[in-house]
Amino acid sequence: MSDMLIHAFQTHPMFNGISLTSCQTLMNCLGCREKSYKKDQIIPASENSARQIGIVISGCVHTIKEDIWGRCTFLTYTGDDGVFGEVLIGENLSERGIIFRAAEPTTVLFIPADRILHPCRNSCPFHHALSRNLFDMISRRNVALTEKIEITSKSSLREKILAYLSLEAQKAGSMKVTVPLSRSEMADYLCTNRSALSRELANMKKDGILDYDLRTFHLLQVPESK
Amino acid sequence: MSDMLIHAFQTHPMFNGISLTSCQTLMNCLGCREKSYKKDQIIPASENSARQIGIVISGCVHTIKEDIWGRCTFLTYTGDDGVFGEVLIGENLSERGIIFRAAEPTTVLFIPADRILHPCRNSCPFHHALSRNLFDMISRRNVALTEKIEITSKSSLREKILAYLSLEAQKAGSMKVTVPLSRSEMADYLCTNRSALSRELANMKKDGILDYDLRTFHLLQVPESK
DNA sequence: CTGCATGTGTTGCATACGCAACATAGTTGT
DNA sequence: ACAACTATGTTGCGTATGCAACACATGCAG
Repeated sequence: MSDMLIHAFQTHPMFNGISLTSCQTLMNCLGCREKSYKKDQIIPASENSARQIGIVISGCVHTIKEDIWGRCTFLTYTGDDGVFGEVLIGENLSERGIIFRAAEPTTVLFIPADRILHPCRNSCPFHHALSRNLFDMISRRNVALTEKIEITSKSSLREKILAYLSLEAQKAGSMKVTVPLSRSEMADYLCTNRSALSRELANMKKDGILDYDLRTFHLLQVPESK
Repeated sequence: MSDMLIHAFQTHPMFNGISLTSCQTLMNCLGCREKSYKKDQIIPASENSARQIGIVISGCVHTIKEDIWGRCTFLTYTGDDGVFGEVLIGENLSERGIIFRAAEPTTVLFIPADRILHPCRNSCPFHHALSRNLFDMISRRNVALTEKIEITSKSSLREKILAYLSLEAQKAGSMKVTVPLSRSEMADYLCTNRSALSRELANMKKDGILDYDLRTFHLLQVPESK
């Protein structure tokens, strides 16, 4: 077993609570396969026609959506310690135009989906941990998606900014937060553009709603209701 | 056991593949509780401090988000045959300002989350079905949320409309689709307003991109790239 | 029939915001 | 020290679109 794989076992959230000593057994029991891809190579949605969950051991996988006219849009990226394909398990939807592509040289560990959800007849102790971890990851993504929708569905840019900063402040438990995004990334996240974001932030500072410097924001007062 | 509950067992996706004869055993084994709420009553996120999954037996539950200034926004609704609270399983986030409220007289069946994920020591046969069903429901919601983000993050209204109709067409497997939303609902979904939507649809018809009558749309040609 | 409610289409106006272009500061490499 | 690059802020312009107001059709109740 490669060093990279061992490292993944120790750090990847999918293997949370599973001891390193079980990992060889686990690999065999689940029928995992490790596979490497070159940059820009397409990762087939389901190799061997069995549904797989892909665990990114190293590198980065982009999830891309192709519409009925063949036009592609970038959906998300999955760095190492990430998982892809997990929500598609219950769906007969490899035909829905979802494409996975290695954004850089990437190694993936595939686990057959049904082996995670079905307990095996040896009832290996890690089965339960695996399915629990899978639930956790999907749930977390679910929360993240809901947050993003909550934010971007505000009608004005100012409301979007406030929703975003309010959420970050709630997470931080403080009215003063340092956000993990650069201005351009924040603009992308809020579905606006960088200059408009800068402009509106300046307006809000002028209006006394908040103060900021680079990535650090300080929420000052309740904004008047929309 | 109430008639309503029996009906839920027979129709709710959470009990897919579980025979009606198991349901009394299931209720006991899982420690389910049935509870009713009046209109506008708040449903505590976790009764008894144990995390619960709420299954809407009848009525409707609204999920509401409260920001740090106490301003509330409507997130989603969960009608009967729905589930709420499931995204919170992996998170210690009852403190994140998510509120559940009965939108009308509502009956809810609570199932402790850990009893679904952990196999019980009797290893009742339905445990596996339950966790599989829960997984499916969460995944489906995840896909729905991703779709919504994919659509609403387009920069122009025309692109949003095309993304939405493209997705519906993909689902229907046809360039001709009848959408399940009224104009106002569609406008809400696309994060725009009804008149702007009507206007842009008229423009697109004029440009020969599509044809439509009320809820039926016909995609005619590849729109030029943005 | 009349009146009211609902769903949809149309249009004029004002403006928030996308976009492009430029300015400034910090960082890195040579 | 200089160039090159990146991150952020600023500003002017044009327009897409939010909003409000009105028109029209359908259906339902009395």
